[in-house]
Amino acid sequence: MSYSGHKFLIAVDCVIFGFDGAQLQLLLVKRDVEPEKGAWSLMGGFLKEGEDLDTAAARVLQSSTGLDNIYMDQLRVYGKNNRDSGGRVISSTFFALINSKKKKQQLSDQFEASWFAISELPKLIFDHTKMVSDARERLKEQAAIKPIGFNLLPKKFTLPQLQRLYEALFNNTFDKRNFSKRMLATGALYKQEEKDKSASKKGAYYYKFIPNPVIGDFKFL
Amino acid sequence: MSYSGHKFLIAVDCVIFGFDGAQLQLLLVKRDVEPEKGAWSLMGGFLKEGEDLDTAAARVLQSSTGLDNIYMDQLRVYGKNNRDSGGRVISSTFFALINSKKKKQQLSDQFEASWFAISELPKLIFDHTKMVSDARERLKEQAAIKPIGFNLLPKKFTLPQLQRLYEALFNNTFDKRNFSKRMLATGALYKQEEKDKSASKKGAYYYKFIPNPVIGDFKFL
DNA sequence: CCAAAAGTGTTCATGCTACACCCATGA
DNA sequence: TCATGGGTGTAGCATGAACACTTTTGG
Repeated sequence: MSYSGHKFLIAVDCVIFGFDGAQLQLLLVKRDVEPEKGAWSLMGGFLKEGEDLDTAAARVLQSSTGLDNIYMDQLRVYGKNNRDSGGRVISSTFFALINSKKKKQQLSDQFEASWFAISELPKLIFDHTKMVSDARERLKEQAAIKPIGFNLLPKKFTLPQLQRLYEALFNNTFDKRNFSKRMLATGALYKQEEKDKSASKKGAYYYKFIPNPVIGDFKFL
Repeated sequence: MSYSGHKFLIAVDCVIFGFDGAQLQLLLVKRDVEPEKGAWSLMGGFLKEGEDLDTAAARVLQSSTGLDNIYMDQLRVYGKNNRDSGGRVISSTFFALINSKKKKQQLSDQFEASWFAISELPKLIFDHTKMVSDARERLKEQAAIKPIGFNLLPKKFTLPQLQRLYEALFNNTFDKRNFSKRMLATGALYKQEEKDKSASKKGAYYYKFIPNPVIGDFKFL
């Protein structure tokens, strides 16, 4: 090591949004260390020697939830000197949106993690509430540009499902004709032959995301 | 301190874009430590004990350029294990866009910092080239939403100046009638009585940014 | 008086919003 | 057969793009 300087603990905190087909949710864990032991918090852990940041995020998520292979985006760093009352910690945050229905039992049983409706969050430790609202803003921004959901719905999903997700996210309702036009216009979805008959008699067509859609580059004027 | 874990050096690197009225530029410094001593790099420094991250960014900028009171946005964290060949360093990056004309002499003399045209950057150390291109993307995104330039042009500026900035940023040319309509439609500018006659006989009206404009919230459908 | 930059309006095309009816099926 | 959710088209409106001439004034 050729540098010198003060060194810091680096936390990796994950803001995991979930969607169960109806409601937008957030995954929280009961904190098991002092200070604030027993309070609700985002799942987090410390970066280890020799570990990449994004690897650490994946590890934290995996160890609290059993979830694997979830792509997380970086949110931002929270670096105020006094943000953690237990000592100086720089927190690097990541976020993702996943399907909260699939693994429900697994979570509650194996780990002390639970889903909360986004509108009824408990008090969180430190600046975690701010992290959540920042993450939610980012999610909305992303959703407005391209269809989100690569990790959040089953591999295949129906337009009504996708619409419910958007409505939960934006806390709003949309006209289904316009919604469908807009989603299909992105060119990022393709229709399957198969239908999902679990929610209606008629059945709704499944769609899949096109792996790497060419989204029209945003431009100015 | 109630936590235990491995600790890391945290670098704060600043991506400073400049605009001189014609060209988009980037501020670089000659690195004065090994490894890669003498190579061009973003200006950076290490986070100090007890220092806020954004305070550190401001300090780094101030000490390399004499520039003070520049608002910088956070870009992202670069945390790959092997990103810095001198040892494990997590880099937290910030970016800003400033007026590069005003302080030209000051820079080159007092500090080993110089402006480079964005299209003719030298090879940079480590992952700094990636940082620059990420920052440029973010700047474009921001510029597409609201008029940028709070720190980059003089407090007052003319529409033609603002347009040259956008043209440099997007590497494109725009119709001045549409440009002016669009900028004024944001409601973030207000016109001064005074004109700038330095660039033409007729003179162009000065504008100022409205401190905290209410930008229409983006919405989906 | 003329060169050089600044300012300004209209038309057209495109995309977004609002809105209502028929379809398919399991119970 | 009917209740439930799924699917589809159009007309009006707003926003963005293209485009050219007049104004001002220092030299």
